[in-house]
Amino acid sequence: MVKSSSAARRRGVRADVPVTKEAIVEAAFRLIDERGLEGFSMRSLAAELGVFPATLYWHVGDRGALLGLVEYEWIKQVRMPDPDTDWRTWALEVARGYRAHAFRHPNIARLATLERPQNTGSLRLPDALIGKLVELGFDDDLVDAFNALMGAIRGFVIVELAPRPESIGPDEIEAEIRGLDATEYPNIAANVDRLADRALSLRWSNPTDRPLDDSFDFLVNVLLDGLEARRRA
Amino acid sequence: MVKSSSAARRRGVRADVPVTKEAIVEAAFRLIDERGLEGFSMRSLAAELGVFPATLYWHVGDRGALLGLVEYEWIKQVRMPDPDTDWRTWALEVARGYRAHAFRHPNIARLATLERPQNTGSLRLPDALIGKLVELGFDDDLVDAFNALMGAIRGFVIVELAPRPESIGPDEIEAEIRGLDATEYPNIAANVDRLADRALSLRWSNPTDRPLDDSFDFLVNVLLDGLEARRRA
DNA sequence: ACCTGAACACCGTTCAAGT
DNA sequence: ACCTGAACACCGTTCAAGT
Repeated sequence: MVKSSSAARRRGVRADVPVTKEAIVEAAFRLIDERGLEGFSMRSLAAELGVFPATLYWHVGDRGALLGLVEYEWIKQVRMPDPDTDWRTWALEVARGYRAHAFRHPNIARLATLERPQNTGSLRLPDALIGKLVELGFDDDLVDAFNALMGAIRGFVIVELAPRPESIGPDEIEAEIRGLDATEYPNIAANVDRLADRALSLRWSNPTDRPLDDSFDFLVNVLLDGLEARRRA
Repeated sequence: MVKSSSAARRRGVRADVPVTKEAIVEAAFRLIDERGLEGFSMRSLAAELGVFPATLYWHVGDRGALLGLVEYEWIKQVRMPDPDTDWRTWALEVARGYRAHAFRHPNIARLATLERPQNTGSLRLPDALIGKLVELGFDDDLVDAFNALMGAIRGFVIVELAPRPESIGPDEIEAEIRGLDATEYPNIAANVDRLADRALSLRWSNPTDRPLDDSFDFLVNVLLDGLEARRRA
């Protein structure tokens, strides 16, 4: 609130650095990326840009619209593999590429999966995948094949990226998991060494610190096997 | 703010209906279920119970802790199938049961998948599933099989339940999807009748109004086939 | 066209004070 | 032990008014 701060301009005077829609989206992207969606607010973003909150509303609309734009920015950055490679490696690369990009910006990826995209510009990946599935011979069950693949891949990634609860420390979670009652949870207890901090629901580290690469590849390969088998039949 | 309201009690006077931890969790569950997480606040919950906000903090801790309890309540309600049925039908029933319960309380299910559970009491399903996978013969790749199944099922459901953006109406989305540029999205355009309002990313209805039952069954069956095949090999 | 400044109606959380 | 009442530090959003 100091008069000399860049946020204190006179009425109607324009910002030294022009506040464009693009600049706002970029700054919002960076803020959410660094601090998470909880650490993001319209007011903090405005302060960051040296501008009053109302200015944001003029440029991008309300909070929901802005989050939609951030989401869109993220989806556009997902890399598509060479379309001329064979189906199997293409599909595996798409899946891995999607997940890799989610790990680059976990907070934004979570946001983007949770609400449906508000714009149809993010349909490059779906379109390409549908094309490949049609080539493979799917027709009546095209929707199911597409949904299974898309839902499993996007879903796995978002479940994998679910953050730890803030209220409890990792050590406490570890202690709880390692000390689980063997009569109540016999199978977990019997395989604790294999599962600890690796199996979903039994992790205590940050998801980005302990990526489940092998499990993801396992899932995708099982799905691709299954889809091919169903076409041969 | 009327004096005669049940919310206006004198200092230190107890509520006519005692405010227990259980009552708070139950009321929170109902509020989120009906109005969604966005329509829920500590203050509105307190008002609903005829009590001051600070009372909630005394009984259940902060907002995060309360959401954890609501989550836990939901997970406990997931029905487990008869453990003595054969592996294949057991697994299918678990998956369907999980999803069915998510559809009963979509707002809570979304909440429960987004953050990791804060309590280890919700491990009945994981434990049972691990037991079945061990029976099937998984050992070194037990984690991967478990994660693939769990991640795909929970993930599919949460992606399926992603709500429409509030800012845009269903009609507008439908129009946009049906009018997609055929040169930019040739494969979607060519199969629009099969995909419209059924394929992920191409829906405009509410998720609960257009459940993707077939796609979910397709996914689960492909996964179960794949797991069994990997064990025979 | 673009931005300010203030206002409105909310939040979550804490804490001394009451019974 | 349980709850009030008020306070603190925030929110998102709107809108008349300025340049």
